[in-house]
Amino acid sequence: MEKIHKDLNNSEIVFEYLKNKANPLTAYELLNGLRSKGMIAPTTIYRALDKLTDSGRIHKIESLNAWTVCCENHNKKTAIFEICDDCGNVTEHLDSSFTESIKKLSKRTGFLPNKPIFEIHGQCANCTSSI
Amino acid sequence: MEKIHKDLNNSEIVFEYLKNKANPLTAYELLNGLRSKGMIAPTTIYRALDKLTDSGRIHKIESLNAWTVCCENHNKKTAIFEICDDCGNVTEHLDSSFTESIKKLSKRTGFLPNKPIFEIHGQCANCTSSI
DNA sequence: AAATGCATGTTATATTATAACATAACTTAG
DNA sequence: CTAAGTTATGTTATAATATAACATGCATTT
Repeated sequence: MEKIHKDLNNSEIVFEYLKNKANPLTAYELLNGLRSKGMIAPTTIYRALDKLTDSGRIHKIESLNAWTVCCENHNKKTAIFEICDDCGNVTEHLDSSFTESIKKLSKRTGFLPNKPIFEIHGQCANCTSSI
Repeated sequence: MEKIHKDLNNSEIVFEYLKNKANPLTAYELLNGLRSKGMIAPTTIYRALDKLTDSGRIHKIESLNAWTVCCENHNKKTAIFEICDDCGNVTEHLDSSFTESIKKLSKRTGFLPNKPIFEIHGQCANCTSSI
């Protein structure tokens, strides 16, 4: 097996690549972008994505099947994503009022929340103003 | 082409099938369950799902790639799904406090919300009590 | 050096979803 | 009624997303 010299492990390679992109990327977009770094199989990408997700450094946007770097200041707040269906822009927001809403619902239903997925599709300020 | 007699169109067939299931089903689970009704291609299922989604009669649970019937009393409230990762149970809730949170965030960011996707993974009351 | 654990490589395949084009059925204007 | 337009359906193929299964490499520790 050929050993390819790497300064970074696969997770860091994926993270760095993702960090420099404005918008979330799919696993296969990452794969295409990272072939030159020796990443040639989906498995490699998905393993890196799993680790980064587990360590809270990236998020998967479920409704896009795409990944994006986390703003990394969560401090127990819930992450909400605003996804512009016109330009593709995705922004992460931390807002404790959602956290409160989850708590209230949880109290009412007896459900123990673990991982909220909050993704709002619509139009960003840029795209609404340019109508 | 063989004409199979149907009392219902494809959308209604899918809707009825889904309605009688406790939990969301994937498109291919629907396909397997509905072969006897003459639905033999993914396309058929996906077209029915699209129509039902468009008319607001079902929801897609993005984080499960599965579909479920809508409780149908939205009245401008946001639908939130609580998804038990232990038993697979999924419940829909309408809660205006989430709607308010969306409005507040929207005012702050200038984003025009259209379709919120709120899915909370965790443990249902049944599963937490049986630890 | 053997044993362990974890990261990576490799090949294959499973799962989810759509494209593209053909035919059928329904609707309605003339 | 019937032709034209529209919507629904059928059919085949393929694209896009994700995982399984097993082999190898490499660092750590004993």
